[in-house]
Amino acid sequence: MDTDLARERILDAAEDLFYARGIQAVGMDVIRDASGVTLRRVYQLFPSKSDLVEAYLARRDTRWLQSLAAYVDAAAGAPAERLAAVFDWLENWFAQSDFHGCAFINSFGELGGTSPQVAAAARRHKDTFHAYLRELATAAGATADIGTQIALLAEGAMTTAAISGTPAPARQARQAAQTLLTLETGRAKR
Amino acid sequence: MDTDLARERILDAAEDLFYARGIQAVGMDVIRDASGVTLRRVYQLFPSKSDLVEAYLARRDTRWLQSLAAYVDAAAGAPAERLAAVFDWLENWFAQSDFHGCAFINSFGELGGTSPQVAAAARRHKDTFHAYLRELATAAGATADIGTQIALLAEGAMTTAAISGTPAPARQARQAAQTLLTLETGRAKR
DNA sequence: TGTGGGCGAGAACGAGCGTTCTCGACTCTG
DNA sequence: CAGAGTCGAGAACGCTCGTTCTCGCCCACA
Repeated sequence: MDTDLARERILDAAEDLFYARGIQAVGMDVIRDASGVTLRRVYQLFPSKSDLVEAYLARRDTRWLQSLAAYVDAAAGAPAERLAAVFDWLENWFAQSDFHGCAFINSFGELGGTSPQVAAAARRHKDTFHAYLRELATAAGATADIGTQIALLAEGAMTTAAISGTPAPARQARQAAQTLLTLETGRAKR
Repeated sequence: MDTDLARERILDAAEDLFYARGIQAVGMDVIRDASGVTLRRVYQLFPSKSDLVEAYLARRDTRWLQSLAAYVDAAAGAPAERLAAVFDWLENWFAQSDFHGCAFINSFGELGGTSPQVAAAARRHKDTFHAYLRELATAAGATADIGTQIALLAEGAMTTAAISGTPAPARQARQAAQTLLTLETGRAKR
């Protein structure tokens, strides 16, 4: 098997398992079984489990943000609608059967207290996400602070959807975000 | 040593340690050392670690909500100010040196995928908290939906404060909550 | 004073898991 | 064909940790 393919299969298995069960609950042997890659090669590609965890988080970070941005770019053009599209994307995500909350919030909750690398990965991911929302907000004519407030709504929707098990928080957050944005940009209330 | 005192010392140690480092990262021997209670008595009072985890979450649930309610009750009377006081309380919490996010969000992220008891405890806690915010919102003349939206802001502030390490999200969330509430109750924008 | 039961301190046990090693088979090269 | 390197499969190692056991001590009670 190709090295790149092995690497991909390991990361695929790691992502599925770490995300579904938590990082500490998944042993390297389970990743071997799920990926079909021998333990020896796993350790050649990722010298330790924490390297694998870092790679898992790094790949998920870029893919998650890219998927979101692609969805937003595909949404019809008005800046306010682009912001609303963020919450539509979140709702789709929340409704997926394997949705289990934000991988970074989960990882931070699990290992943030003991692993500086995991804590830093979560911080970077959230920084990027919040900066993206601030961009969308300012493009829609609002202040960056409104973007920050909308980011809080998005974060709250993620944790609430995860814990409650329903995608409804996405709609609530979307509506609140629209209210904040509409008010700020001075348009009439619906 | 008194049984009740031993129980309290164990729970005190468990809360400090589980909250700071995560549940799986803290062994029973560490709880023995921190509490000064012998392993034998720990297991007499809590037959397994998961029993201790459940007791930890249960006690933290009631204490957290009681502390919040007491602060809100002490705040000056107008209903809208009571809601704002929630975010003042959050800001105080976030600024504490041992703040490490919401224990229930953290526990859910760590064990929600493998422990139905932990997942249920998180769900109950968040249900209660959100119901409380809906009460405060309706008492302030807004709809229950506004209360739900404000709950999302509070949740988002908790995770963002934890990951970013600053208490600033409390103020942002407070301002957004005020905006939502003010708009809804028809008062003039500041 | 003898005795039995409970307690503290710490060892011990057994399972899980991260990581490495062994062994046999296959491949590539001279 | 010979030999050396590489790889897959799985065992093995060492550590951690949840849980239980042992042993010596103390105290209540006859």
